[in-house]
Amino acid sequence: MTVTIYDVAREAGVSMATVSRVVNNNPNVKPQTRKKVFEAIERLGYRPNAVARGLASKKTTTVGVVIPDISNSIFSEVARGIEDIANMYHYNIILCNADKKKEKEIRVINTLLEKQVDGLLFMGGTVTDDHLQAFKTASVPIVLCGTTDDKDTIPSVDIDHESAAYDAVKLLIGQGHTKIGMISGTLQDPANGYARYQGYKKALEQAGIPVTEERVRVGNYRYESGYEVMKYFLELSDRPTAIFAATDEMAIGAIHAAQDQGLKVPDDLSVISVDNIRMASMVRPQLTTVAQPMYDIGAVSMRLLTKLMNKENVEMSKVTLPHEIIQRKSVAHA
Amino acid sequence: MTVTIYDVAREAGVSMATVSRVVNNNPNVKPQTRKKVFEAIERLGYRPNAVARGLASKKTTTVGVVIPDISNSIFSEVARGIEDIANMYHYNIILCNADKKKEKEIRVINTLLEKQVDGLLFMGGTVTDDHLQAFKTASVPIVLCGTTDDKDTIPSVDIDHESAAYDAVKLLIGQGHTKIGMISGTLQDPANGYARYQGYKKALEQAGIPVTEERVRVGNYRYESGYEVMKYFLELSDRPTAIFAATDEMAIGAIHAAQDQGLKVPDDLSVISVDNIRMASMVRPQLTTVAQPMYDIGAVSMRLLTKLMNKENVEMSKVTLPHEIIQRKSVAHA
DNA sequence: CTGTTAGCGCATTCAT
DNA sequence: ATGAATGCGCTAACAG
Repeated sequence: MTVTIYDVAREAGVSMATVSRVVNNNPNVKPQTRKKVFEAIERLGYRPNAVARGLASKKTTTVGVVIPDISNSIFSEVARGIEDIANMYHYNIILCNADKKKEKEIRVINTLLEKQVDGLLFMGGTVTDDHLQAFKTASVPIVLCGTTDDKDTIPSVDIDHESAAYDAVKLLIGQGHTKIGMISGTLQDPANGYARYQGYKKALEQAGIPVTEERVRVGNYRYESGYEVMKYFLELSDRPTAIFAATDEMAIGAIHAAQDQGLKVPDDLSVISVDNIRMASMVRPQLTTVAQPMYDIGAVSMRLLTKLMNKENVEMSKVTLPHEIIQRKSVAHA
Repeated sequence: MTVTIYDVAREAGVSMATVSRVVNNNPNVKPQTRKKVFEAIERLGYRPNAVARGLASKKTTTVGVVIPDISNSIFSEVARGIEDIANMYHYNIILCNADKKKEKEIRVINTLLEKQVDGLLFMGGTVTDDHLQAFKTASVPIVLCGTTDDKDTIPSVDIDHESAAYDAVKLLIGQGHTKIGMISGTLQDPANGYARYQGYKKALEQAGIPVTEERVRVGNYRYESGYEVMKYFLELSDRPTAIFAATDEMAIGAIHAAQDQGLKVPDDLSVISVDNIRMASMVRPQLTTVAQPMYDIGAVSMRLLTKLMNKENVEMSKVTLPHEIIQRKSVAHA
């Protein structure tokens, strides 16, 4: 039925070892023999069985990546970076969606490990002790992608979320705003949530502006929640003149909520956020935001993983990529 | 180093066959023995090796999916549907990006087959003879997802693109528009390109409206090209009062081009398209569009694939999912 | 219900 | 430069 290395060997009149050699590009094969083998392969339509090869060599040339939400444009941008580099180093990707559920994250980590991936890329939210526990049982390298663990025990690549948020709010303050509302992510999320809130807080405190409870509201990162939270802000007696949103999506939601109430952005309300998803430049007014190098986060983390898998020793196992303010049209003077 | 089924067998005082049975949930094991084995597994931290299992059983419980562009929101929506159902049937996904390059598509199909996937989902643009050729060498089922081959020889799930386009243009005509421009995709692309153009043409012809060359322009599906093409339309002496765009992204680009020239949408210009990506309801005015059930396309095709892999016989191997007009705010009377 | 025995298709020593 | 032999970790008859 299926044609194996044995069949090829017989067809070419050589041993299976020789066939294995030519398939694996081993130089110790006479060119003529190599030719014979290739012809036999062609004739028989032989296709190497990567599973058998994986069992024998203990390498699968595939890496697992766990992704919190494949339909979120941030992650799919990052995934592109991962894919490109993986492809460059001839790795394939087993992509597992984890629905942002911790339990499912742990589960897929384990099935990925069962599949004998050569390495693991983890793009999750929080890295808990349970995660660390699961990682510890792995005999292959792991790198965190767009997140970090508190203790910095696992290699990772990410931006400095607090600093990014700080820069965003700082820009608002520089424009004379003092009544600055924040649409935050959940504070349980260390990266996009808590860290970005910390950056907001730090910028205000440093400018001597009090951080008040009524000016901070938690959303769920999505457009709709940005819209809802903005409606709340609009009803405040002393409403903010500027908004810092933890994500672009929420910022866009906020802009539309304001516009739907007849406000002009940025004239009546300034809005800034963090991410720079593609949509940020596809809305009117175009969104001013702090760009996160999503493609690079994916690419760099995959590159780091290839080094680790290759047992090269890496100097920096925790890399922080730079962010950058993209000034567009959603921020104006107070 | 690695603990195998053998070690567990020894530790539990049973044979490896028994261990295999409990791991595979074979009912023919005395509860007590089962318990002993589980304890041994726990104690040793045994983790089954899916590669070895794959070699022995000739099943890998993974399916390959080739995707033209992972960063395109349409495909990532579809991927979500695929993932959900795959997960439900305990399959993992090897996701391969093909950069919309035919050559690379063929290449990844082959490596996926080498990896012994149990089935293949192909989300590509055109299905050429070379594709068919590659598919033919596969001994596992394949289904096309969001595309079709001309000869209907491969199982597929998709919408009727021509009909969707027809309905969109029909709506414009129903609103009294006669000067209707089209921002098309490349006519080489049978689904999103040619078929949608055919629908446009058919609707116009049926209404007795001539199809003119200057009212049809080709874009590349993206926002920017919609923007550019719209600028062209705006400069026409007898400019269209309505636009049918082959994709939402191009439609949004068109809307912004019009707005940037001071036109009001939909008062001065109506715009409709096909897709219904998330962004369609996140722009102002919200986009009227023909919804393509992206999640379902993914889910149904994966479900179909599971049936095929399971050798159930399926009645309809070519399924056409319904589309639906979503009336929002970008279309008005002529 | 449990154990024995063969492979699955290939990489990899070790000889030659 | 090539071949013979061994085993990777597991499933799947088959036997008992």
